[in-house]
Amino acid sequence: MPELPEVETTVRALREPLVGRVITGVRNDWPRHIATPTLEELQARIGGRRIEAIDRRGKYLVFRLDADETLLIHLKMTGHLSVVPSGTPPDKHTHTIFELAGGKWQVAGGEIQNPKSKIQNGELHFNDPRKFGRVYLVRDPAEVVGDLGPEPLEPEFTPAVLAERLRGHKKALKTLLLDQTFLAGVGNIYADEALFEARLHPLRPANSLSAAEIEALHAAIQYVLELGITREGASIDRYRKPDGEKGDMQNAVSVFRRTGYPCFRCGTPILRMVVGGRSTHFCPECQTR
DNA sequence: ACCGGAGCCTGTTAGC
DNA sequence: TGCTAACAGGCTCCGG
Repeated sequence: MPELPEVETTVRALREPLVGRVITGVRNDWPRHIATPTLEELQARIGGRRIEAIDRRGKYLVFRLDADETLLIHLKMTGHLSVVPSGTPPDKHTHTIFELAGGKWQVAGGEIQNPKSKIQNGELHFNDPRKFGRVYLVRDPAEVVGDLGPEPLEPEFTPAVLAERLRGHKKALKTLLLDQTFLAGVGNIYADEALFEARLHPLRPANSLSAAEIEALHAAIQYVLELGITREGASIDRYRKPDGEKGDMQNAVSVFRRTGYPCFRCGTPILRMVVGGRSTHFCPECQTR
C-alpha cells in the first residue's frame, strides 16, 4: 500500500510519540517479518537502544538508534505502524511488537521526561495482514537502502538529473518510475498520477522524451508526491495513518482506479492496461504516445 | 538488457 | 446468498 507520501505521513506521525524513547524488547509471532538479523539477535541487540531520529528513505522508515544501530521498516503492501499503551491486545495481524520504556526528550543540557507522552510505557505495533513487510536492524543502512535511486523531493533531484537517468533507457516510463533504483519512493498510484499530470503515455520509451517533456515529468512527479503528503496519503484500500484515520489523497486522484470514468480534463473514459504486471490507468486522449 | 510470470500472503470484491 | 476467480498501493527471483 504505502508509497512515499504514505510512508512520509507515517514517519511524521511517529516522531512525537517515539523519538527519545528506549526500546526494551521485541515480540514476534512471524519470524519472517524480520529480514535481518535473526529474531534472537535482533532481540539481543535492540534492547536498551534509544530512538534518536526517524527519517524516510524511499519507502523505508529509518529509525536511527544510539550505539550506531539503525532499524529500518518496509511496509510493503499492507503494513501499518501504531503506538499503543503497554498491554494492548494485538490485532490478529500484528506480528511484530517493539516494547518501549517511558518517553524521554532530549533538551539542551540533558534530557527530560516527555511532557506530552501520557503513555509512560508503550508498544509500537507492526500490523501486516499480507506479511510482506520487513524489519531490518543493521549498523550500516546502506546494506538495505544503498541501491535506491534519488529522493524525488530533495533539491538534488533536478530536471537535469532526471534527464541523465532517462538517457540510455528505452524502457516504458511506467516501468522505470516503479523501479526503486531509478527513483526512490514512487509506486503504482503516484506513477500513474505523475504520467497523467505530465500528459505522457505510460508506454513512452524513456529515451524518447523532449527536454520540455522531461521538465513536465519532473514537475509532475514532485507535484503529485507533495500533494500526497499534504493530503496525508491515499486511503484507497487499506492504508491508514498511525492513528487509524484515513488520508485524503484518494479524493484527489485523476486516473488511479478510475477505469471507465471520464477524464477530468477531456471527458474521455479512463483506460486500464497492464504494464510490467501492474495495473496502469491513463487517459488515451490526454496522454498520447 | 529486457520482459513476463510465479511467488510471497491474506483479504476484499466482482461476477456468476 | 454462496461460491469462485480476480485483484490488491511491493518487490524478488527465474527462465527465455
